[in-house]
Parts: sequence; C-alpha cells; structure tokens
Amino acid sequence: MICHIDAGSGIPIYEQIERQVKFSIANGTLLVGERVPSVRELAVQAAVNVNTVARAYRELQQQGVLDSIRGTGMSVSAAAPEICQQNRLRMIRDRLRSVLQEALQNQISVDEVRSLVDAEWQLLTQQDSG
Amino acid sequence: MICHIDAGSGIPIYEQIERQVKFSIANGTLLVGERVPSVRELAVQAAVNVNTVARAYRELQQQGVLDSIRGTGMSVSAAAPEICQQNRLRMIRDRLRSVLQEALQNQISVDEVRSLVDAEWQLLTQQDSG
DNA sequence: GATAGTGTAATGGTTAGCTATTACACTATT
DNA sequence: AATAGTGTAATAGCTAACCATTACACTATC
Repeated sequence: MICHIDAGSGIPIYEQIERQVKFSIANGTLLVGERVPSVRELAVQAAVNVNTVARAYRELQQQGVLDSIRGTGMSVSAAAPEICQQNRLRMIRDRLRSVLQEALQNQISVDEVRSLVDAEWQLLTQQDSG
Repeated sequence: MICHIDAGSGIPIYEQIERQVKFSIANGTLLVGERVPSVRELAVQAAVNVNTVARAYRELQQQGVLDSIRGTGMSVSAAAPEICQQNRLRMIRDRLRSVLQEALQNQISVDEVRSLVDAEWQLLTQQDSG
C-alpha cells in the first residue's frame, strides 16, 4: 500500500492516512486479514512522524477497520470492507459539497462547475500526476 | 456585504473572508471605491474576532485589492476588479482539483464524480442551505 | 535468551489559527 | 474640544497538528 501525502492540502496528515487506508480496503488493495504497513514503515514511506501514523491507525482501530495485535502488527478487520465501501463516496462527497457551496454562494453556474470538473479531470488523467 | 463563515471547513477563517471579499468584488457586489465593512462590524456579523478580520483585510491590502485610509476605513482599489475576476475561477478550481485528485487516486470514475456534482448541486440549490 | 520487529505511550518543543483584551493614532461629526 | 468610529498593534492564552526522541511491553525468529 502506497500513501500519497499532501502536506499543503489543509487536511491533517493523520486524516489523509485514514482516508487512504479506507480507500485501499474499499477497492480491494487491502484484503481482510492482511497486515497493514507498520507504523514505522509507513512513517518512512510517507516522510511523516511515527506518532502521526500511529494516530491514524488508532482511529481506524476505534472505527473497527483495523485489528491490533500487540507485538505483531495491525490487520484489516472482517467488518472493514463493508464499513469502507459505505464511506467510499461519502468521503469524496463531503469535500465536494464544501467546494460546491462556495461556488454556489458566489454565483458560479453549474455549467462552469461542470467545465472545471471535466477540464481538471482531463489534466489529472493526462499527466497522471498526483 | 454578507460573509458566510464555516468554522468546520478546514479553511482558515481569515482566508474565507479574503475569498468572499474577492468574490464580492468579482461579481460586482462591491464596487471600486466602495467602503468595505469595518473590521469590528464584520467581526460581529461573522461572529469572529476582530484580529481575524484585520488579518484578512491586511492581506487583501497587500495584494492590492483594498486601500487603507487610517481613521476612515478600507475601500476597494481600482485594480481590484481585474485581480479578483482573474482569480475567480482559480479559487474554485484549486479546491476542486484537490478533491478530484483524491477521487482519481482511489479509482472513482468521472461518471461517479459527475453524478456527485449534479446530485449535490441539486441539493444545495433546492434547500438553499449554506 | 538475544535480537529485531511490532504497537503504544509519554515528554517536550514548534507552528498556525483563533480568541480576548487593551491600547494607540487617526478621522469625521457634533 | 469631545465623541464615536476608523485601522493598527501588542499581549496573553488556548487548541490542534506535527515533529523528535525515548521508553516500554509484547511477539516472532534465530
């Protein structure tokens, strides 16, 4: 599992990690019972502090997504796929709604928004930059 | 000029104020030379501290959007409309891009995104909740 | 049993954002 | 001149997020 962290996105790092773990479970990259990267391993890979990863994992555990076995590691719980799939679109939708609210409040039309979406999507898929 | 502040959006309040002043200038709600609400007045209206408004205004002044006359107030600069109109879509686009990046990284299709946009837009325009 | 790898926890420090409060210099109005 | 309204500034306190470091309890492996 590879974690993309955008430090300047305004979203807390631990939350970004949470999201990406959930997404990986939702789309089958992480399977039930599979071990998730260790906190230290992921901290190095994402160039982030161990505590930050630990916090993300702790919250995922509290949400029932991860099982923790002391001394061994953390693994994807049996209930995880259902939880994560249910939240899959919701996580995107919540962020999207916030942007749309701003657009709406400032007299930007649906058509303009649609154009932006299509244009930006094309840029992202072209360059495959992320 | 009315300011809508969403404390839980993750975007700093002073930045939200900046954005909304710019939007108001871009769409003609605030005209060149017109006085902007005083820091104290806007602070009360938005239920926010004076310093926070002052910071937003200070940055807008540094960007050439507002002129400051000590003892009198702040007014929309002559250069403001051009600056704000140029940034109008860019402000939305930047936030949109961030959301789309996450969607793309997690195998969400364009169609799903488009559906979300349309559905959310309809909800927002129906309820007129902001 | 020693070692290396797990999660967990505590401490201390930094930065950003926000609040509350007070104060000052200035301008416009009365 | 007095008053009320401007922007501006400084101080102090708070919280969230993050980092660096150290330490501990546990497990698997050699």
